[in-house]
Amino acid sequence: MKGKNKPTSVDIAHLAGVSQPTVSRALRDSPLVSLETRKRVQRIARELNYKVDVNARNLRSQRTNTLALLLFEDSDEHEAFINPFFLSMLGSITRASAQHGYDLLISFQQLSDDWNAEYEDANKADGIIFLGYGDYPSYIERISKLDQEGAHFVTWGPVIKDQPGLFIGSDNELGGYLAADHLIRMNHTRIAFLGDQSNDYPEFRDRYAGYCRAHAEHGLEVDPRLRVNAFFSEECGYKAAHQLAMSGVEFTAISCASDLIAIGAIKALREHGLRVPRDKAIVGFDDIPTAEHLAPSLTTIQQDTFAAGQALVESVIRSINGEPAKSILLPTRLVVRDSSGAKVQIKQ
Amino acid sequence: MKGKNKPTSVDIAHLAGVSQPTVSRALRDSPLVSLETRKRVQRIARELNYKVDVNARNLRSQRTNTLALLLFEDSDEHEAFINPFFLSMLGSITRASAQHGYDLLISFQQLSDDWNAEYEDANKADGIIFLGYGDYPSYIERISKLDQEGAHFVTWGPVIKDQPGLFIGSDNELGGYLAADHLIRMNHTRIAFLGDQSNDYPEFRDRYAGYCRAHAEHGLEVDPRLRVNAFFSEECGYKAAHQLAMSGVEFTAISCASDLIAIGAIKALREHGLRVPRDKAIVGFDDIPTAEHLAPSLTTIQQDTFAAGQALVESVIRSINGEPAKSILLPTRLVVRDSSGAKVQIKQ
DNA sequence: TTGTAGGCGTTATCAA
DNA sequence: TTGATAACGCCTACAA
Repeated sequence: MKGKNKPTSVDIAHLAGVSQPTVSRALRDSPLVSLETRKRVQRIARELNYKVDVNARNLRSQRTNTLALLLFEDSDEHEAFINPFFLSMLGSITRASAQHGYDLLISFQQLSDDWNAEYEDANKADGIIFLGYGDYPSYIERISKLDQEGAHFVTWGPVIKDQPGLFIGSDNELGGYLAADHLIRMNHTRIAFLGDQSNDYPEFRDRYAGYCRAHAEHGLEVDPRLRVNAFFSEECGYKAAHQLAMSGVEFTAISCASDLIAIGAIKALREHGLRVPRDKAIVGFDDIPTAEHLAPSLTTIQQDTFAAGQALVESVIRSINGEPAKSILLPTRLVVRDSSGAKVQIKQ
Repeated sequence: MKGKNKPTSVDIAHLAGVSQPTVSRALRDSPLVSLETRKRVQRIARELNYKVDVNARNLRSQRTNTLALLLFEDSDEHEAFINPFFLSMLGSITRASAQHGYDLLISFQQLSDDWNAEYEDANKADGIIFLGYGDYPSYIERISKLDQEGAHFVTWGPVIKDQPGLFIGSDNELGGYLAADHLIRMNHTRIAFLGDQSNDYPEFRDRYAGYCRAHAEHGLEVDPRLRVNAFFSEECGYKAAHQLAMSGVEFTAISCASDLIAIGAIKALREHGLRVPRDKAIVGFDDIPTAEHLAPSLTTIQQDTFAAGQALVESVIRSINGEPAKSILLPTRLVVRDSSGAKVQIKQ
C-alpha cells in the first residue's frame, strides 16, 4: 500500500461509521471506546493496511518518540574507522531504545553543529544521546548552553561532581585500580601507564588515579616517568610505548588507558624485541571484541556496555518525561587473559 | 529554545512584516524572494533560533528525508553480539546517508515484522536498507511482496539474476576464487572449505563456486569431503574444523566462508595440536577489523565496505526518486597476511 | 515580488 | 461513550 491511495483514519471512520477521533482512540486502545467499536475499527484498519502517519501524529502531539544518537570520533584517522568500543555501545543502545519503544536516529556528530537545533528544536527527536566528546572543557561549555535551553540529553563520559547535564559512565578510577592492583599482585613494581592526563579526557585521568591508589595501598611509590601520554588510538599507543622503551626508564608491565593503546603498545614492544607477557605484562581497558583474539589475548578492564546502553536510554527518557534523573557510575571489572602473564582465569 | 515558546515561521513573518510563505521561501533561498527581504527574514530567524519543524514539513511534503537501516542478525548468540562486518557497514552507511542529506533510522530487524508498514507506510522513512536476511528463500518471498507494494528498499546480499528487488553485494565468486587460487599457488592441493551450501546463503555458495573454479583452472579435482557446513559464527567454524580434523580426510589448508569461521577454525585446529600456518594454512573472508590483529594475522578476502555503504545509500535514494537503479556487484580483493603462510605482502 | 487560502493526517478539547 | 471542531506548522497553488 504505497503511494497513491494510502488509507487515512478518515477512511476508516467512514467505513466503520464512526467519527475520526474514535478511530484514533480505538487504535490506541484508549479505554474511552467500547469494545465493539474498537474491534470493528481495528478490523477495518487491518484490512486496509492502515498505518498511522507519524509525521501527522508528531506534529499534533509535539512528540516524536525518537532518540538521536550522536557519535563523535576523537580520532581523525581513517574516515571509516570507528572506535570498536563505541560500536559495542551502539549495539546496546539500539536494543535498549527499541525495548522502550523509541526509534533511534543515528548520526556522526560534527563539533561545529548546533545539536539541539538540529534534532530537538527541529522536532526530529525528543532527546539526544552523546557518545564521545571532543575535549571535555569545551564540551562542558556547549552542554551548559544545551542545559539552559532545557534540552533533553545524556552523555556517555566521566561522572564528575557538579558537572552540568546528565552523565553515564564507567567507574574509571576503579578500573584503573583493578588493573594496577592485578599487576602489583603479580609482583610487578615498575608499572608504566599509557594515557593522556590533560583536562581533555577526565576518564583517563581517573584511570590513572586508580593506578595511583593501587600503588599507595601496596606501599609503592608512583614514578611519574612511567606515565606517557597517549590518546585512544592504536597509533598513539604505539608511539607512547616506543617512547617509553627508548626512555631507558625501567619497567616490567604496562597499564594502558584503552585496548587500542594496548594493541599499539604490544606492537611497539615487539619491535623492540620485547615479548608479551614474557618480558612485559600488559593490561588494557574497555574489553573490545578484538581483545580476546589478540596474541597474546588481552587482560583488560571490562566496561559493561549492556548496562550502559540501558542506562543511557532510560536516562534520556526520564529527562524527556520530566522525571528526576541523575548521573550513574557503572562498575568495571577485571578480565584476566594472557597478556598480563596470569594463567589463572578469574571467574564470573 | 525548548518547550513553551518555540518560534514558528508565522512569528517570523509577523516580525519581519511579511507573509508566512515569504518566510519559507526566504529560508529556502528560493529565487522568488528579494535579497533584502531574504536577509531580514534570515536575521530574525537566527535571532529567534528558529528551526523548521520537520514533522510539519514532512507531513505537508509527504517526504521524510530519512532512511531506515534494518539489521538482521542470523546468529541467536549473545543478545549483544553483532557481526563485526555489519558494524563496519553500519559506519559507512551512516556516513553515506549523512553525505546525501538523509537522516538514518536504525533498528534491529525482527523477521516477524511488517517492515514496510513499520517504516515507509508510517512515513517514518522514505526507504529501507536491509543488512542481513534470515534465509534467502523466505526473504525473497517477503521482498517480492514489498516490491509489489512499490516500497523503496535495497538489500546487502547476493546479486543473483532475476531476483526481485535491488541488491548490492560483493563478488563472492571472485572472492572464493581468489582465496583458493592463493592457496593453490602456495602449493596446496588439499584445501578444505568451511561454509554452508544450502539455499539459505547464496553468498556462501558463490564463494564455494569460486573455490571450485580455482581448482578447475589449476587442473585440480574438488573433493566433496573437504567441504564442511558452517554458518557465520566463530562457534560454527570451531565445530566445522573440529569435525574436519576428526574426519581423517587429508588437508593442508582451509578456505573459510567468513573471518569468524576462520577464528573458530584456528581455535579448533590448535586444540588438535595443529599450528597455523605451519601445519595448516588458513584464509578467511570479510576482513573484519580483528583480522589483522589475530595470531597469526589472518589472510582474508576484503569486502569494500566503504563502496558498499555508498552504493546502498545511493541506490535507495535512486529508487525513492523513481530513477532507474540496478543491482551492483562490488569487487573483492585478497589481503595476504600470515595465516596463509605467505610472507609476501601483495600491494595496493 | 509578495500575499491569500487551503490542506497534509493526526490528536485535543469540549460539548453532546 | 461518541462526535464536531479546531489546531499542529508547513508548503503549494494561485491571485494580486
